[in-house]
Amino acid sequence: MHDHSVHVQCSECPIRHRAVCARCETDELNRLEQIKYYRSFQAGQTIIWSGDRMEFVGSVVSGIATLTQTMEDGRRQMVGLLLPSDFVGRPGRATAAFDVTATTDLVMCCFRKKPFEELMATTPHIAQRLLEMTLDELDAAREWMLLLGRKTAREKIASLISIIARRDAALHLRRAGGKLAVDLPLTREEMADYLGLTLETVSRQISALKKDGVITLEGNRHVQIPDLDRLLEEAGDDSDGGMLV
Amino acid sequence: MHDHSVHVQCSECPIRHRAVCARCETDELNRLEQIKYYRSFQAGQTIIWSGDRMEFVGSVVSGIATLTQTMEDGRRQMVGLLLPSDFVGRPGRATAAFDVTATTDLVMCCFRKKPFEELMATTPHIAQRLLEMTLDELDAAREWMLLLGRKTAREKIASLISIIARRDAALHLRRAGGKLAVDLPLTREEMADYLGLTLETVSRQISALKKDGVITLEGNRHVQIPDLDRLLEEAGDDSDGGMLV
DNA sequence: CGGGGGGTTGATCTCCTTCAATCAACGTGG
DNA sequence: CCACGTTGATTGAAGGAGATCAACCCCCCG
Repeated sequence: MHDHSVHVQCSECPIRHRAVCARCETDELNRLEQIKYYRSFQAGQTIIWSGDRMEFVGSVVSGIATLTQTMEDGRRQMVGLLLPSDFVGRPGRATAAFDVTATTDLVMCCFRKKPFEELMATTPHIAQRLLEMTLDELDAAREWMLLLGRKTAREKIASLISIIARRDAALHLRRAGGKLAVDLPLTREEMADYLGLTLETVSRQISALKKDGVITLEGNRHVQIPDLDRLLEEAGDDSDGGMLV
Repeated sequence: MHDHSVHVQCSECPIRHRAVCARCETDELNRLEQIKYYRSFQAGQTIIWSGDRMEFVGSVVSGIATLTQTMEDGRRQMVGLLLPSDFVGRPGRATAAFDVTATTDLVMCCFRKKPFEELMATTPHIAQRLLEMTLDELDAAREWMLLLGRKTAREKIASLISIIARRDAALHLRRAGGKLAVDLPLTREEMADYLGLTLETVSRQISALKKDGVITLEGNRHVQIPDLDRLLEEAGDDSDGGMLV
């Protein structure tokens, strides 16, 4: 099941300049290289169960994973969306606090937890980068709290689309003939879990945004955005597109 | 307005073992001592406005502050509750992302941002502790996302009370004659902003919990908890009280 | 005494959920 | 090649949890 055969050189790694290793010098990278290994996961496969002992930490190399929390009665809330270069796991904690699931086929660059922690203690560049990434995630989580607590269903959908647009614009500048477009990496149900809605409401609001010309659909997953400012307006965000544009 | 006259020795500081300086050795503490200064804020006073240049970072020494986000039309969401020992500000960012407001009279132990960042680069114990605290906050933010996205109004209130109980049990073990009790550090409106509700709903649900014997009130702010397990059940948390008890 | 901030309670409304039917795309086996 | 089941998505009808609008209370303070 695990695919340990492929072993890409760190210097060739597509997430080299964004992941937890981004700040590392060549010698630091060499030490990381020695303790790293790749693991592949199939779409739908659970990577880590909440409460389990964490054997490893690592970076998403390709594919998309989600971080979710579930109540006993089955109510679910997604609390993070992990794109390539995002870090999985928590140094210093023995057990996972959330479920981590691959929503697409996924490759992770893993480090066994113990050696990684030791390396972190002697390699400030790793700890520095991890701190920076964690602070970014904390800011993102807090923006999401505004969405969950105060936004309407329509605003939530518009926000989700614009955030996905922003995030994968940061990864690979992509436009379809001058027109901005994104592929939703989530099913309607997963979107609902992310947005604190039901899947029916998600479906209805997407239809409504389409009817109102804010977005156009091509299939269920591919969204075109004729007017980004309009979308951001619908999202209710005071801040303009920021790093996008 | 600022009260620079008091200058407590770090070694005497009440938050010495929980704040960002917790891991520091004596010599590291001395260097922090040199760049620190105290500032007092009155209840209701804004400490930092979202978007402002951050001149300083620091720790809450006493009192309570909130982190809030506001949309143009006035909808507000609290995204953090800062108790003594919590860290304010973000090294590496020039401007604040959220409003920080004192809800009670408050004292902060401040460090000018630049010197602190320099100190951080040479003092791994500070960066380590900050990383640890940030990871804790991220976990807390993600638990709050479950609350905001999926919990009912009643569950939200019960969760808030049990979280406050847990947090100030961690600070100072306090029980009123064997019976667990907490003082709510927030007005009904502030609770509403924290929970993603209206103040009317907060008031109604508190009354309901009181009527059902889950809590008893003494005045508006003082809550007694006759049966903690019952409260946690109402909160819908699968995890038991954890560090409390 | 008047006024204001904080809190409670009531009546009504509405946005979203819930329950349910329908549909399209896809794969599988007869 | 077509019936069948499955999975993801859309749409409709009904109901409910919480929002909104509004009245009123309590207590402190000038």
